[in-house]
Amino acid sequence: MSMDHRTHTAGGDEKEILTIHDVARELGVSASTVSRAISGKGRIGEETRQRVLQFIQDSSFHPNAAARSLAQSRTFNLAIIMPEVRDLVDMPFFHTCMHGAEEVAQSNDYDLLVVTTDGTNLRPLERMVGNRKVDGMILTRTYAKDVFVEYLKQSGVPFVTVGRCYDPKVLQVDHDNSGACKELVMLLISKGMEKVAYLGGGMDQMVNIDRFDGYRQAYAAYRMETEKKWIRTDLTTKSQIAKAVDDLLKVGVDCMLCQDDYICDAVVHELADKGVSIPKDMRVASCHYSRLLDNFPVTITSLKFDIMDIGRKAAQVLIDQLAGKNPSTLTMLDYEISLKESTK
Amino acid sequence: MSMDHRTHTAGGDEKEILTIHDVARELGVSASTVSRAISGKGRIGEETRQRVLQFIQDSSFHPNAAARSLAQSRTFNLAIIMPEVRDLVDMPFFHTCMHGAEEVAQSNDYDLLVVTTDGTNLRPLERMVGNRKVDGMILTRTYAKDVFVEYLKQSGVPFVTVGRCYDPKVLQVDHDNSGACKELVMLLISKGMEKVAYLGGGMDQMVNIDRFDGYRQAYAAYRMETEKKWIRTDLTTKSQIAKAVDDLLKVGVDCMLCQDDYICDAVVHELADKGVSIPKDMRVASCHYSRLLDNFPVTITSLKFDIMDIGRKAAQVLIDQLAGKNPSTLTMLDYEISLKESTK
DNA sequence: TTGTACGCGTTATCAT
DNA sequence: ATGATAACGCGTACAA
Repeated sequence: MSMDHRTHTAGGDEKEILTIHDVARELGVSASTVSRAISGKGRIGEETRQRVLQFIQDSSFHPNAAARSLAQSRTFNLAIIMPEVRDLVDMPFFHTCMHGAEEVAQSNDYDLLVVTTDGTNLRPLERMVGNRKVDGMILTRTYAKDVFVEYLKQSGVPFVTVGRCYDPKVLQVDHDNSGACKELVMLLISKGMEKVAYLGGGMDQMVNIDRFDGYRQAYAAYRMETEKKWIRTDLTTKSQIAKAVDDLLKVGVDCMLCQDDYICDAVVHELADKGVSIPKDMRVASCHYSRLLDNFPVTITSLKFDIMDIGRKAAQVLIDQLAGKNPSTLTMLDYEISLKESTK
Repeated sequence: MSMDHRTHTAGGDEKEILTIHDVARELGVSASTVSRAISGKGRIGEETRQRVLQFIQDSSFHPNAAARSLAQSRTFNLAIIMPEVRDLVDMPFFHTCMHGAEEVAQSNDYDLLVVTTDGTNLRPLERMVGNRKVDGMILTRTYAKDVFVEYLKQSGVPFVTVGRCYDPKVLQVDHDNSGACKELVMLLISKGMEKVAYLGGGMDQMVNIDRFDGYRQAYAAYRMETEKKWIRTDLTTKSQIAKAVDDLLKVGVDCMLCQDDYICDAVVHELADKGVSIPKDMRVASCHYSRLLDNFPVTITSLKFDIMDIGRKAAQVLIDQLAGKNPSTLTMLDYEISLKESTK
């Protein structure tokens, strides 16, 4: 063997770094043969193919990702775009989603890059796209008016959104938030809770728009009317939620439907503070289950979505797209209604 | 302009992709001049330098990461190795850490790859290292006997551990877990809680070893003895913890010190189930704060660590290392003792 | 100060 | 079926 092999930086007994040329020379074949054996592309004799593969197995050869990337104009990297961590509360969703995506990425020989952004700053994305560091992107949250979607569309990078998106051409993976909420509310109504209050916030996000839509659809299905005073879609802070709960108690409703686990958490705490017993004095349900809801003395009725799975599906759809298959543009995932004490 | 520019895959009005040659031709200079202007390396006239930079600003030119990577043998990628998500409970630590790392990475023009592994499988790492997809790695959890550390050492890839490590040559960033626990326990003892029970598990992890060590040191500092029956370091499941709590109630201790928020959560619930009032009938403290602890009727005394910061520091140390600066091999971060009702 | 020419390690195209 | 050779786009000695 030649002695001019580069070794890795730090001290240690690391193995030398081989190239396909090294392998080729060692085997008395040409570099292109080695390349073919590895990629499986192009004609190659079964015998030599096995010989090369065997040698590679035993040796410390790994193809150089950068070189491969340069030659093929592919990076084998995907990026996942995460919202900035305002509060730890809604981290679970995005992180679970991320792990799902990573799992599928790995098993398809892709690596996953994380990018965090607030809702407005495009810089990090522009850099990635510009430098061509990734083959495709996963957007984990969508807005009614979404600058990221707009940017990604015009940039030409393949991408998929977790969450619905108005443009039917965009690859989308989502739970049936609207359908799930509709079914939940219809169930509540059918159990005698005719006045279901809706506590929400952030109606700029698609997921919230869908959930609220489901709520209204449920009433429409029963040919019943919702009342304005039951509906609060402007809640962001804990104190706002607390105040809304107080207001609704005076208004007199049968059940408080919370847009997500965060709101539900605040609602349950406020009710406890007021000495209002669940479900005796007030019913409660959440449009999104998380572990937060397990910490109450009373179990909470909620919608359950398989979050890991949505991450997996998103990555899979994207990878299919990159592979030239034409995945269906909208992948709708199932939900589960978990009926508990809080709506007894 | 020539017409043979490649454009991105999908349909859209994306800008054409330029190379330094395009830029060079456009400006009537050579490619190397452009390269120099960008990198800042090598002599170049201030005037032409500005001219090139200006043009690049206005144009849609971005250097091709793969080509740069191939030429320089650098990827400008870091990887962060996350434990597999067994349960959502200890996700917050690693994810917050990840965001901290990502923040620093971004601001240094690095991108961050995520890799999830169970404690044993080296494959994903081997692929990354082999393919040279990253310049360095962040290991977010350390074990007393750590196969990952061993592998990374012998592989020669620069890396930093979040959590302590026995090898003094390894770059490490950690909170002073031992010191923090020691101070906390000394405080508890000084407040009259002479019999502090220790509830822990997973003594294979460094962080837990350190915490337990702090506990013992506190007693040593007071020249007092701990009793075997106060100490439970074999707890993993909820039911084991519940049983340990029951046992300890019979033994009669003054305070239950929980190794982490997960254990603390289980302990508080078990005490509530048993009708044991905190702090009247039993005191409780946790060696690690998380939002979990906010969900109890009683506020919990705990140690607080700035987790985002440990992620930032880890990335910074690694980047410094890659830049050839010699960062101190052990970076110790501060802690905070949060005294609450549970140890009144 | 600037340009030329070659190398980085792989894939793809053409011969053989 | 296999081998030589030219890209891929950037960095960098070396020459001018």
